[in-house]
Amino acid sequence: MTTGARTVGGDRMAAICQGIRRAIIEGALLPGDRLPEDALGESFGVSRTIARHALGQLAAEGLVDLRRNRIATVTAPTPADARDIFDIRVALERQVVQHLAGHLSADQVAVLKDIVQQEHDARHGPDGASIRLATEFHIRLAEMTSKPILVRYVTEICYRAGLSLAALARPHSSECAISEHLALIDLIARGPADKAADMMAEHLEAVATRALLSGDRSRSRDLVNILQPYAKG
Amino acid sequence: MTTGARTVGGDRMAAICQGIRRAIIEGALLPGDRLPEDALGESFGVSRTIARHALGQLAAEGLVDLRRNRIATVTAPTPADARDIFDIRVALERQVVQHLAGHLSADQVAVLKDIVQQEHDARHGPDGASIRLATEFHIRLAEMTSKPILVRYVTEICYRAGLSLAALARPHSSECAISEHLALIDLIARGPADKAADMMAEHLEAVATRALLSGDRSRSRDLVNILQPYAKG
DNA sequence: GCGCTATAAAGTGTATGCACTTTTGCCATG
DNA sequence: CATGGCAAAAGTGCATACACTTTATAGCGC
Repeated sequence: MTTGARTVGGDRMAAICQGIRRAIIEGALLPGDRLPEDALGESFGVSRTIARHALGQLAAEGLVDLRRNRIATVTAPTPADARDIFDIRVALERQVVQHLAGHLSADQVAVLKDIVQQEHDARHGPDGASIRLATEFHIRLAEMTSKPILVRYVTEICYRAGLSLAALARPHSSECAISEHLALIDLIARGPADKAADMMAEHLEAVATRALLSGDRSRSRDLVNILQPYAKG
Repeated sequence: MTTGARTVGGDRMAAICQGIRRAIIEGALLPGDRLPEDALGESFGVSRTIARHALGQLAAEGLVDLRRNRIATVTAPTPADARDIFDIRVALERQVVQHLAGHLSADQVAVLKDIVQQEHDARHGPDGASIRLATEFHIRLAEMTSKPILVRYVTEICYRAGLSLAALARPHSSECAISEHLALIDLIARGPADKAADMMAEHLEAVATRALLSGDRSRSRDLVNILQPYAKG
């Protein structure tokens, strides 16, 4: 009983997973950060057994790196990984939009617009909140298909994309996403399915490009490149 | 040291997962079959801890159903699940083909043709072997992209598709797949990427349709229907 | 003979303990 | 002062133990 994360009746392991997932996409946990089982268990008020199991799940989702006899770490996606993740994400979210186009209820539109409103309110706040809300927008959209398997894959790939952004993107790159989300809602609600799917693809490409194109913070991990300018003297 | 599954240096948990995955796509394990932790651990020569962890992984992959305080069971996909799984599979394997078209080496073509040859040899053997080999064909193809994240998702969705087939398909529905695989190799090696991707989509659609359209073995779990012919006397 | 309940058996949820591995930090040595 | 190696500390890998939950069984009343 160290922290307030007591979800007593519920599943403690799921709580750990969700906590870490959230910390990751908000950028509170960065690639390479260590996740020792003891520390994890202690901060969530459970034994190492549960923490270990949770790490296994997160590793299966690609958010955590697990190597034998080594401390678990937050996965460090390469730019190539990020590219592949966004390609897959485009393919999956095209399907979401295809299934949804023309079938959004007024309630659903309201739910989506509410999230965008939150994004708007948070646009000058901490960087992590923006990424989290943008992610939530896409996940809620997927949930509206009522296709649990599709939801599962979209959710997973969204978290991986969020990690890639937190890891590789330059800060404040998510500004225009808000208006794009609004336009998406409109086109999904009214427009033809193919047009809407195309717009989703363009939106995701734009996010990936804005964030990953030139910012490329990953070089800062590469000692050779970092020190190259200094090696001449 | 009860069985021969000793993979000593390696990861015992991965061995359990792989064993169960294979048993599932070969149809040795059917949807609803129970997987108690003790029995599992005993048959693989490990403690319940490891077996439990393995079940967690398989649940994350959607092959196993895990409910609190209940014995784990092999997932029973509904026809709707199967439909969604194949939709996702089409989207992912299109990407595989897109990336691969025109870039297959002679060695890679040989590897693929060898698998098809094995499929040919096994076409009158046990039903499970055919599904396993067909699955292997698609997974190897994905591996040739050298995109680990794409490989991971394709592999997972292929296993889920295999489970759906074993669960829902009528027997001996995989005959034509062999010639289609050969044609696929050819078109991926030489043809334009879009054409090849379309062919992959058609191939997968055909597999799904042949297997799932009318066979619908799920009714056979329905006692009323099973016993109807016998209820008249 | 049939259904209901009490009780035992089987199974899961979780913590803890111990062996083994990796990491860390310190000290001796060149 | 830098460097190599060794010992303690930290951490993982795994099995076992025990409490609690579900499921199966057998006995009892009707």
